[in-house]
Amino acid sequence: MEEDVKPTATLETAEGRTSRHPRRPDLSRSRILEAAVAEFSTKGFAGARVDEIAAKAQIGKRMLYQYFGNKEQLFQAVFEKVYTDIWEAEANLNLQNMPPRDALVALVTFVWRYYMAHPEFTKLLNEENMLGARHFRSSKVLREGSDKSQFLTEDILARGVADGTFRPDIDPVQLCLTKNAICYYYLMNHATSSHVYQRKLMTREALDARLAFNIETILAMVLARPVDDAASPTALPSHKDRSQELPD
Amino acid sequence: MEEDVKPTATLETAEGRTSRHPRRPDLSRSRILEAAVAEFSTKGFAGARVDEIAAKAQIGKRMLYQYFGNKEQLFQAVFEKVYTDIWEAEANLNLQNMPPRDALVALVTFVWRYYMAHPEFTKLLNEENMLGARHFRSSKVLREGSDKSQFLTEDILARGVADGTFRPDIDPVQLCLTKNAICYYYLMNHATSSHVYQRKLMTREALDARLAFNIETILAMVLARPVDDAASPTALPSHKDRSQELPD
DNA sequence: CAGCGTTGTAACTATTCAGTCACTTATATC
DNA sequence: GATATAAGTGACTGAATAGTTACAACGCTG
Repeated sequence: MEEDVKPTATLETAEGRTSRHPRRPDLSRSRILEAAVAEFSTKGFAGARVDEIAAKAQIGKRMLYQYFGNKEQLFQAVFEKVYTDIWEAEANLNLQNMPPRDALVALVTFVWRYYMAHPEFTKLLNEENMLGARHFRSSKVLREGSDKSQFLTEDILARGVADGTFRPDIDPVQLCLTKNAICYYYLMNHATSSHVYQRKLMTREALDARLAFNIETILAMVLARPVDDAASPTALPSHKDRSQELPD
Repeated sequence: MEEDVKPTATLETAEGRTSRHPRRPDLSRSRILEAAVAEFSTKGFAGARVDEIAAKAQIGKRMLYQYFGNKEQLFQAVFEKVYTDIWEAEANLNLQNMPPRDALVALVTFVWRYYMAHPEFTKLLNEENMLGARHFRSSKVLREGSDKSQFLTEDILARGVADGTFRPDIDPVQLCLTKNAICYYYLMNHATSSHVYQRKLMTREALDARLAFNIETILAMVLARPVDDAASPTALPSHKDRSQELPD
């Protein structure tokens, strides 16, 4: 990336014809994408600047439009990339061979570490939701490919129920959402939370403690317990109809 | 807010000199704030348009700048408002007189319902974190006033431990974060989640089911259990140093 | 009612930004 | 090597948009 590629080349060509424009279509494309991931994830869709992306990618804006059409489609490509990336990583986990409890712990640990290592994923997921998931909806790749974690979780739960480790009445989707939630919220909102709770939340120790707490939380929810009606839904307080409908 | 305040008043005054400008500084100010909450929460800081806010507030842009200085300070005022609002609501809960378990359930229920009824709060909290909490930091009101939920939770936990209902080793801050997380994530990210899990997440039934699940999750974590080492941290798989430091 | 600070309006400015154009250069194929 | 096509560039454009200015009207205080 740092060879002396002269911008418009041959201006000062001492020798005859300089190889002014080393054509690297694929490289250019991936550089644009990489720059766009950084820009969109730090500044959001509206805050992101196309010129910034082009500059970071060290290409002309023109090529960006050639490859991706416009800002909207570029965002879609970016979102597709980060989502398929995490799906791929997830697919390589191989939890089928582990005992259900270990598998569940490994899954939570994976999500935690992935979100930590890839803040751009959570930021972009967030942004996409602010935009009403319109890119998700219009993306063939995302609509057809699908998150395996629901099925991974289903499988783990089923095995755990079969061998008596887990409660039989856990909804895998709810569990997935909770698992993601407790990792995501902490990492996304640590800036305000660290002020509110007046505690450093991003030190090594704090991060380790959070992972441990998250694992405990998930396990506490699914582990079979001696007849304990403690958490039965019937114990809910009146939740009357204050809920308002939001479009789904 | 909804009395018949004529926007620019007496426009249709049949008689000579119209009383063009009914002065209502306080009303104007609150109308601007209200409009700004809506605009910032739906479009984010970068996506929000000052002219839109002025239009929604039925006011000239001039007054907006007079009252709030600039877009940045307006956002700060907005964020201060929604945050102090939820603190106030929280303070009125009166959980001190309830048995610890009921109090905890009531607290989770409150957060869930508040987030449901005030999507602008979660959206703005989110935006503020994307902006690195810079408005939080520079806000005297927010730095001095503080979230009671940590102390509420501390009190509830202490009482529960005392009467044997709860485990003695729960960190109230972690519990608060988890409580907020499981409510927040579901409501913020339902747009993509409903596609990923191919399930309607915002129907009355789904919302009720989620609240029930969230209550169960929190209770499962804190309720005292017969000697069960199930969730002990020692059971963690090696979590080696793959974690990378992020600034706090 | 005179004077004055505050509340308001409308038009304006300077900038920023997504997207385009005219044109050049490299590379693949014949 | 000729030719076509793809890769690339810098300057440009038109539309938004944050923030300002000149000016008018209100209504309070003396």
